[in-house]
Formats: sequence, C-alpha cells, structure tokens
Amino acid sequence: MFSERQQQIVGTAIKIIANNGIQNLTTKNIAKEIGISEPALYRHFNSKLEILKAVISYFQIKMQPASEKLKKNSNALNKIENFMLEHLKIINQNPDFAKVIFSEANFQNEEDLILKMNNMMNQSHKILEAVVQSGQNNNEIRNDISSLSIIRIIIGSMRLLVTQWSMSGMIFNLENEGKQLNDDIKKLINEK
Amino acid sequence: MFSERQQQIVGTAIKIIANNGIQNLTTKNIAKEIGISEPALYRHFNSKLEILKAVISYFQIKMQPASEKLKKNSNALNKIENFMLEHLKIINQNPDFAKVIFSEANFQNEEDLILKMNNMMNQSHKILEAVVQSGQNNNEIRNDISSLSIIRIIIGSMRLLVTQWSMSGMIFNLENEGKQLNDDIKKLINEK
DNA sequence: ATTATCTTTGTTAGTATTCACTAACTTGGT
DNA sequence: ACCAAGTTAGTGAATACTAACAAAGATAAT
Repeated sequence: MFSERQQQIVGTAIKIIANNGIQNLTTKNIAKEIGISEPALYRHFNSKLEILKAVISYFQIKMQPASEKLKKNSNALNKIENFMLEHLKIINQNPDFAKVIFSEANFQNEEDLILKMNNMMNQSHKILEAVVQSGQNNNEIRNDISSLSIIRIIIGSMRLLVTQWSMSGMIFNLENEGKQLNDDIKKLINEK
Repeated sequence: MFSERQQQIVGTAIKIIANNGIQNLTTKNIAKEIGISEPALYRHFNSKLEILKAVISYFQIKMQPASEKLKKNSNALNKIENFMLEHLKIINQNPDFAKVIFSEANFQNEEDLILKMNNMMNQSHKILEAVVQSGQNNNEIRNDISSLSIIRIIIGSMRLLVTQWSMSGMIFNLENEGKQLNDDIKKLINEK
C-alpha cells in the first residue's frame, strides 16, 4: 500500500510530532529530517493533509492487534485485560504514538481527519461494548452498572494513564502500571 | 487583574479555539472577531503567548469552584460527587472550555504553557488523592484498590465523558450523563 | 545489442499567502 | 498638554506548494 519512501515520510512525521509538536510538522522539517528536498515529498503525497491521513492510517494499522484481542475466544474479563495490555504494549514499543494520539484535538478543523480518527475510536468502543454486555449477561461482570459507564471507565482510565506516562517523560513503566490498573478494574467490575 | 478589553480578548481566543481549532487562533482572527485592528491587541498583551497564558489563567479561575467542592466538609463519596458534578456543570455552562481543556497537547512546545497546565491538573489530582485516601481510611471507600487507580478511573472517565460530549456536538446532556457515571462509580468503589 | 523514449524521483529557484509583530500617526478624554 | 487606545501601512520570516529542469533506470523499437 505505502511505498518505502512513503513509510519513511510517515515515520518521520510521527517522530516530529512526538518530539517537537504538531506545530513543527512542516514540509520543510520533514524533508530536512529525511535528507531530501521539500518538493520531493510531493512526488509521494499530494499534500501535507495526505501525509497526516497516512499517519492516522499507519497508527490504525499498528493498533489493530489490540482490538483483535477483544475478538479472541475467552471470557469477557480476559478479553478486556488482553485488550488493555496489548494496547499499552504497542504504545510502549512506539512511544512516539502517545503524543500523536493526543493530538486529535489538533486535527479539529480538518473534517477528514476528525472522521478518520473518530471512526478508529468508535470501532474499538463498539467491540468493547459487546464484550462488556456479553460479560454482564454471563454474570461475569456486574449487572447493576451500565455498560456505558464501564466502557468509559476502562477507556478513560487507560487513556489518562497513557497521558500521564507521556507527560511525565515516561518515567514509569507503562505496562506494569497498566497491569495494576487492569487488576483494580477487574476487582471492581467482576460479579462475585 | 484583567481589564475589560483583556477579558474580551481572552474570551474571543477561547471562542476561536473552540469553533475553529487552535490553528486558527491568529492575532488577525482575534482582532477581526472583536472588531478592532490587529495592533490594538498589542496595547493589551505583549504577545500572542501572553494571550494563551491568560486563557489558561482564565480557565483556572473558572474551574476553581470544582476543586473547592473537594474541600467542603462532607464524606469522601459526596465530595467526589460534588467535584465531578460541579466540574461538568461549569463545562456545560462554558461549552467552549471543553475543546480548550484537553488541548494540552497543543501547548506541547511552549514550556511555560505546559507547566501552567500541568500545575493546574496536578493541583486537583493531589486534593482528590487525599480525599480518596481518607475515604479508604474511614472504610467508606474500598480498601483493596489502590487510590491511584481510583483517581485514574474518576478523572479518566470524566475527561472521556467530556471529550465524547464535545466531539458528538454536545448532543447529550452532559450533567445527566455525569450523574449516571458518578452513581456507577460510587457503586463500584464504595465499601459496603 | 544498441539506441531511443518514457517514467520515476530527484533537484533549484521560485510563488502567493499568512504569520506575529512594529513604526508612526491620530483621536478623544482628563 | 498628556496619555491611553486606537488607526494605517508595512516588516521579515515562514508556510504549503509549483514550475522547470536533470538524471538514471526500465521498456521498447530497430
């Protein structure tokens, strides 16, 4: 789908966003970092917006394995645990992602980008909702709490954890803290 | 502290960020929206950065009442409930805030702004932590869950709720959904 | 096999536009 | 007469993007 040069451009864009903020994501900076001229970029992407779209696609592809964990055959709480830990594992392995994720607000006025980003998020939320509800039907997850609240708790706390990790300069172990958080959530929502 | 004109400038900046994204927050747009010339802005602020700092200060002042709820004399669960609901009430009354709040990533490369924003958040987290821990000591809040996880759940789910509300175009009632979320969190963390 | 052409990917040198900000002047209230 | 708060006109720097050309390898014709 993406040529090697295109992948290099996308990777460089992510690196720049992570290190210097999206304000410094300029065609000039991308070209300089790669070591080619600015117009050469336009041989591979029609516009800067196309590059940003590719960044989201790349992100989406990389995060896919986390959503897959929600589909594997297992009980609900295990699926959720695997989802969370896989999610954090991927981010831990690609720390640049953490800062790009939260730039969703920066994409605010680019309709296409918002849609692309929203679709990505809603997708995993939908699957997660089904998992939570089936868990509630099996008396595996507490039934006196709305599935919506449970989802908000899971996704919200996970995102906050990543934010804190990223903003702290990654001084703590993301996967360990994630495991702790997941254990606590499991304790809270499981139907004894 | 801030003159009327300064308040108008800050308010206009917030409006622009909310409606058009921070990329469109330009001195030109602020001036045009107010109906004065661009250089007139510089009679009231030394630079655009100063305007952004004022935006954060304004935000901080407006959000203060929410943190105050954590200090009022009451039991832990009530304090948390009042904190959450007050927070959402303020945001509901100032919908423009929602989009500015979680744009901390936008301030990424402005050291001063990051610090200002981080201080603001850590402040309420610290107070919340004390409330949760005292609740745990009083056997009011479950003790088998780390206070850190509880805080992440409360703040994380609340932030996600606001994000969803803002991204959905505010189609649902933020305060009602907040009440529901808080009820569910209370059920989860209270020590029966 | 050699030559000719095409395509891909790069280059240098520019474009118009926009940005935050400034210089110099004006006006109206105290 | 002074001063706060406005104006018009303009600055250099940066931005996304383009025009025109160059080189080199693949493809095709002779």
